[in-house]
Amino acid sequence: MAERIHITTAITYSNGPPHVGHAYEYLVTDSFVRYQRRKLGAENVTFVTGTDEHGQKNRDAAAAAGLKPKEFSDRIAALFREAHKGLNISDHIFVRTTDPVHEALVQRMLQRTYDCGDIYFKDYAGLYCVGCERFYTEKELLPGNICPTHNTRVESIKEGNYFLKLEKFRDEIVKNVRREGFIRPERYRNEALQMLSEPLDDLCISRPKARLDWGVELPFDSRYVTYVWYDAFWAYLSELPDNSSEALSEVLPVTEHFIGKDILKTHAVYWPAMLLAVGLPVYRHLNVHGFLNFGGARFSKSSGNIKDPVSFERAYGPDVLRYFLLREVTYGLDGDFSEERIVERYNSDLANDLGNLTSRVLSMAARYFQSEVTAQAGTGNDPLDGPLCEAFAATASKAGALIDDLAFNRSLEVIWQALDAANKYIVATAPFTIAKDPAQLSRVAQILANLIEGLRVVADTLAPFMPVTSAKILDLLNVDATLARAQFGQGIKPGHRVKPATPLFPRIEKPKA
RNA sequence: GGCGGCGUAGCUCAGUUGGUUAGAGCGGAGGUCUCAUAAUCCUCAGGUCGUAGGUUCGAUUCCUACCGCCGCCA
Repeated sequence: MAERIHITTAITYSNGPPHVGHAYEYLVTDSFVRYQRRKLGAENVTFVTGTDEHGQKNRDAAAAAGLKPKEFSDRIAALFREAHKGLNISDHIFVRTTDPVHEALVQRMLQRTYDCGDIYFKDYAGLYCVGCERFYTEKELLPGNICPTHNTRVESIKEGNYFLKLEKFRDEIVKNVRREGFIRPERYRNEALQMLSEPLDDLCISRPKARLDWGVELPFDSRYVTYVWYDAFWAYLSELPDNSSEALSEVLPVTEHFIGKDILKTHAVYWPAMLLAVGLPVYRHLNVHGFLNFGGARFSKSSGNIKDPVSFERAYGPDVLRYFLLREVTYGLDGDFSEERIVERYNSDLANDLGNLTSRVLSMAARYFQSEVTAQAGTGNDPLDGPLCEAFAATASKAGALIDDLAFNRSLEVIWQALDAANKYIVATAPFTIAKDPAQLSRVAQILANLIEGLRVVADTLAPFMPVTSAKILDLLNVDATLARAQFGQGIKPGHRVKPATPLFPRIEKPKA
């Protein structure tokens, strides 16, 4: 049976348009998805992303916009769909928590948990912050019962609510968190374990409709809707082609969640508890990324440094933002984002290394051989040929293993080492010099065959990171999808014709405003 | 306040299960080639590896304290 994998981004709880921070998560995850599709076959990979549309904040944002909640979330969802398209996010299931299929699964799981006796009712009196949608204890608040996050006065509320038992699942949750590689990178595992070293308060999973009616109704008490978090987690699974419990039992052990570090606790503690409560297995990996800063400062609306990520695609061309974020940011750590750095990366890596290498190789092929490949790659006996061919031959597997380990930046580094080797090889073999001697043309042919075949392998390996660029280079090489995937030396054969060079990444002279 | 992480060349970061001259990329300086997008290629950074102690034959790498930044929790 073929190995399969299920991959998700966090679903977005957003009352505004997507920004670069969202884009980072989408682009990282999508590159991982694209890699897995190539490795396992597209039919063995499912990819879910979407929007989290219930809850008080969404309802309030809708009210502020003068819209009904559903109309408002339709608009937000459309914005995100548009952003996915603009960012070239590959095929995915776009979940909305207001979709009937999703709501049905949430209700099924609530009912099952209730039937198992893991949800109970109790009266609760406490201080509630509307913005946070949660209760606070007095010592958590600032003097005067002010919410530390929103700087507003919390409300004193007394109401009955439903709770999910958590302590019952503690041992099982801890066992999971301890599991090697469950949380990646490892730094976040320690944080999660620390969270688990303290008593777990049972999770309140309901909101009375009297206070908030924008949510999924509890199947066992129509006076309540479920809390947004309980609702949202199931979005990872609800719109899969088959969301039966049997199917979910198969999917969860191969499920990879990609999230930001801010929602570590909910995913490391609550979500596993929810799954265990309904007798489902815990998912396989929690992949946690850091935040993007802007010139050293946090992205924030007030500082006005929020950028529309799609505008970068338009300004710099496809794949550039994606390349930059994956190459420059170490997965799991915070990264710094600035246009100055993008331009630096663009010029040095994309224009000078990748783009220029493609140009010079194709130009020589055109000039000396009318773009025909006339030798078999990998068969040269010059001492310079061996190392180059070995470098190209090893690139794909090395780069791939690093993607499996979420080391996207190092994976790209490996690919660029191959480009580097190619540029050095050209200088060392100097085909442009020996081409002046007709007697040495066959050697020139050999050199170019090696380079063209190497370029093919690099372009193919680059596909998850730079899908558009990869396709462009493969097109210049006149290679179809099947030929593109061949191992080094098995691809382009003598007699093959490539196309004339066109600049892939024209240099940018000045940073754009 | 508790716990954890980080602090390495101008910038972004690797790295060291303790051991000869601490690495890469970018930026900057000089040089080279001419196939190429004034690109490539070669050479050049003398950085107290946050500070102060300790362990050790020997610490950037282990321990302690402290300083700074950050995260989580309270």
